[in-house]
Amino acid sequence: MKYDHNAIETKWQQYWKENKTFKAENPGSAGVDKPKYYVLDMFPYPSGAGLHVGHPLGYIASDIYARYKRHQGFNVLHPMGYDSFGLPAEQYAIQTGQHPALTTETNIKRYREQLDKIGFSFDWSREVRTSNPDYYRWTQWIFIQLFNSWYNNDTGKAEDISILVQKFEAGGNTGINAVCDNDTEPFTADEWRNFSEEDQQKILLKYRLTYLAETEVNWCPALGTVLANDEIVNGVSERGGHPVVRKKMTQWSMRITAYAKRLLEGLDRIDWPQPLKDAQTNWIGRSEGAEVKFKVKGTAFEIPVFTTRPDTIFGVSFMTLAPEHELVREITAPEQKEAVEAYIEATAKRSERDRMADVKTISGVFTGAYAEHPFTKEPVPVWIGDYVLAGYGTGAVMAVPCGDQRDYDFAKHFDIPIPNIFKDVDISEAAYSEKNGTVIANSDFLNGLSYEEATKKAIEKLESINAGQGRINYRLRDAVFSRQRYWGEPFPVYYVNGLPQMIGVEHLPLKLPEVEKYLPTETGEPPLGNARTWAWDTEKNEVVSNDLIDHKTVFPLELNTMPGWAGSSSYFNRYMDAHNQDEFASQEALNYWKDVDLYIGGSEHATGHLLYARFWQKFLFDKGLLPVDEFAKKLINQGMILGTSTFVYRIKGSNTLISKNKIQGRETEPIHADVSLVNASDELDVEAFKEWRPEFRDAEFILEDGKYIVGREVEKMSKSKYNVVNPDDICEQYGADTLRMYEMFLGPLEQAKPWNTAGITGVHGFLKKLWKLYHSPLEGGQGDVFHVSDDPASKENLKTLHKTIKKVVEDIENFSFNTSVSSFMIAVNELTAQKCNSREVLEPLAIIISPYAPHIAEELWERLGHQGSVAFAPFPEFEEKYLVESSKEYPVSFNGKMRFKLDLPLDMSTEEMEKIVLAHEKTQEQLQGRTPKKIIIVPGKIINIVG
RNA sequence: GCCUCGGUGGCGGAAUUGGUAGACGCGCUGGAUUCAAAAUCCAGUUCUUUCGGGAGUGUGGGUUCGAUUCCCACCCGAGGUACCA
Repeated sequence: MKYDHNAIETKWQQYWKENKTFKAENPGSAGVDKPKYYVLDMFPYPSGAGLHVGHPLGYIASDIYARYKRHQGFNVLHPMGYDSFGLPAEQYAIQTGQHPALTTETNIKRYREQLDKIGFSFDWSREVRTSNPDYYRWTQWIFIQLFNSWYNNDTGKAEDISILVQKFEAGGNTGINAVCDNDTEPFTADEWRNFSEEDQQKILLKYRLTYLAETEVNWCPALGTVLANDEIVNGVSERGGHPVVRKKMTQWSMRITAYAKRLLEGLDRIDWPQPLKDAQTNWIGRSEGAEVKFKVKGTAFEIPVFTTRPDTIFGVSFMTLAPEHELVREITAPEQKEAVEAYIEATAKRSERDRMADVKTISGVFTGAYAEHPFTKEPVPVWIGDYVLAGYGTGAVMAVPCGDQRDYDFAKHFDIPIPNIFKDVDISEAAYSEKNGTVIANSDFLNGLSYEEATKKAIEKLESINAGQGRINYRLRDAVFSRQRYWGEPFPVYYVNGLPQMIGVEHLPLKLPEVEKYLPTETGEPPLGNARTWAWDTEKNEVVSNDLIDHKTVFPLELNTMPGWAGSSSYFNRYMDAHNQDEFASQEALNYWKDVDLYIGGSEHATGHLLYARFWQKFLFDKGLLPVDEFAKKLINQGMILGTSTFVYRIKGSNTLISKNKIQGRETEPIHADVSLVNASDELDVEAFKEWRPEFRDAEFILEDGKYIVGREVEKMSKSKYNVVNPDDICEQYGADTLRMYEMFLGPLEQAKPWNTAGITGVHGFLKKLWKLYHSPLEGGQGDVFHVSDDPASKENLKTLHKTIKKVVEDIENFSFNTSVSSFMIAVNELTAQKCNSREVLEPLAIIISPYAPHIAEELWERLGHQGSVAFAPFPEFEEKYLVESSKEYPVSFNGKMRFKLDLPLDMSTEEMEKIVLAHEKTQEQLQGRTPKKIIIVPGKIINIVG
């Protein structure tokens, strides 16, 4: 038979399913004596639009790697699941009333069908769905673990909250080096014991790793929800364009800041892309410097500031506070009160948009108050200005105009003196912020010192007079963990007197309640406020009707749900033991699989999922629940596949469409045309186009050479641009093996590259040629018959095979899949030319190609007479001996330019080579009588003649 | 502005530690087969040329016998981030 991709692919997909070929075994089962290898993809959100050809790119790459590792004898864990909580399903529910669970179920089904057609070697028996109660039970469980933990800076890890209570009982909180809220007051052991239960709980909340706090959030009244910064574009909501205001709300937060240092330090131990590590490093934003306390003259107040340049402390000529700073109202002089209040009000009114657009305007107001310089005791005027952010550092800066451009601009604008404390530096035009080579001057005890020396000495002095200390500051903020949404994990939390209580872990999962409306309630409560059965009975330990709430044994449940990243922060661990009903995962399974060896996914998750997941991993590691504190050893970001959009051009003000090369200066409007209406030579199928866009049925077409030529542009693949290509169609027409190889063939995995269906015929043709290597044509020309000989392979055959093995192994290990597809093509071209049909070559060839094109490889493997799947056949070993050559065709260069080639034995001496080369007629021709100055001969590489 | 990645034919892209630039594929041109088409096969395809050759990897310098590769300066594109003290 001819290469019938549809029949072959259906057959083997069915075979893999029935035989559970890719089921990974856990410890205790047969086959677990093999070394483990864990290959993971970032699991998808199942959107209603289904997959386009860009989505599976990373999955194909990881699948090739997973299959390769199986051939190498590893027990490979390669699971897949769905990040199935999320906004689109909820949005759809609001519009249609359809329960998000139903929409999600439908979408997942569609995803699964599409994924199955591509022939992935996923172990579907371990599938997880974040919206499934069996799964989110463990998300809730981790939340409870966080609630019951605090971070001990002395031991450098999270510990159980009961240890903290013991410490409070023994000696209050003053001797404890814990990560806690900034406003935590000191207390003694006696005081602790005398606090009411309620007060004790309030204090503990200041230490717990997940805690309730008043947070300033981006509140969107129209959507009834809080938005993340990236959901706001130009000051309005990305979706719908509704106004957004700053609002204080009580929200759950995650104390990720406790892990700032370790999240930074851990980056050195993992093989992740540098840009991704840089993004996390910047996000965490560590700065080293000092906290300096400035006394406010005539008051008892102190203003702490954070500075990275304590060496420039003698250059301070004013201070600036954020307008929102809590001391502003306290210290403002009566005569400045009006101006200050007006400024605060103006700042609060200014939208983020204004502030972003208007970075050049310098504004601020003098408070009338003076602080005291810690060393000189000179008065330092205190200003407020909106270039200082309340949320960073202490919300106040010591302004050193000679060393910081913003301070400089501010000082110039308001005529504040700019003392120069740098030796031999001109600051008449701009501030001087260079650290290297700087010598401090006009600075008392710091005179003559370098940046490093002065910084060290300034901190020492500040500490000695109790006016400050060295400090490390992070930009990273604690993560808000509450969302005013329906389609997310419910918090396992109920409230007694307004204080949160955890539901016992044995009663999990706390299932999402049914609601009639998915919108916020009329009183502005989150959607769960619509649920009528959403109260916790502490005696029956179950969810009961709200009517039964008596605040004695039945209490209201939390109305917020968890954010999108909750379910994805530890899913990779759950895969290790996905159906465990008693534990998150057994210690045995966790110790066997340990961590992800290869993780493939998009770079857009750099500071979201990938940072939070590392945080949870470290936390669970601290608690002794996981064996390693970094979950993924190696990570690769696959590049986006872009769409190639096609355009037709309408002459302005007419209904005439003009072919691209006839435009010539005419004013036209480009209109997107569907990519499927255009062939590989950019010719439009005019009739099909008219059919597709009836408004152009009567349009006139100006053709060139009888054809309409479209314009092309590379854009993101999207429905609205009519450039979406569906993998199902490709699988139907060319087959999954062709799709897999073509996606890899497009270019390097990490790079963005445009999709162009036209090019796929090359890869499809290659698979047909591969098939023909194993078959002979039938007499009469119809079809072909399997034909492989047992004759020994020729030297040439073996050379082709082994050079291909060598290249493909190198390529897979370097994740350079595009170049191995080329190597396969070269191999098949060569073997075809050699008329090779020897089993000795064709059998190993089927194995090395099987990670890329598994269906055809299985079929050929079976035809070669094997029982069972090719998936576990040992990968052929490369043998150097087949590649040894006795001569080399040397390129002969003149001054570095290759002019001709010369075949010489590899064992020839350089002297002899030189003689032959110089005697060569072409050499004489090139030299034209000149005498060469120098002859460079690199044996086995090149000959270069200089002169 | 800062950080990161990239710039090679008409197109996607190859090129070990510096050593034959343009592999492989698409497209294009010509040919074979065919009544014709599809499919398949063969040859050619960086530019330029007086057909000897000459030029050529974003631009300009540098190191080197030799640079797509290393160094310096700059230009352009993509992504991230931003009054961060």
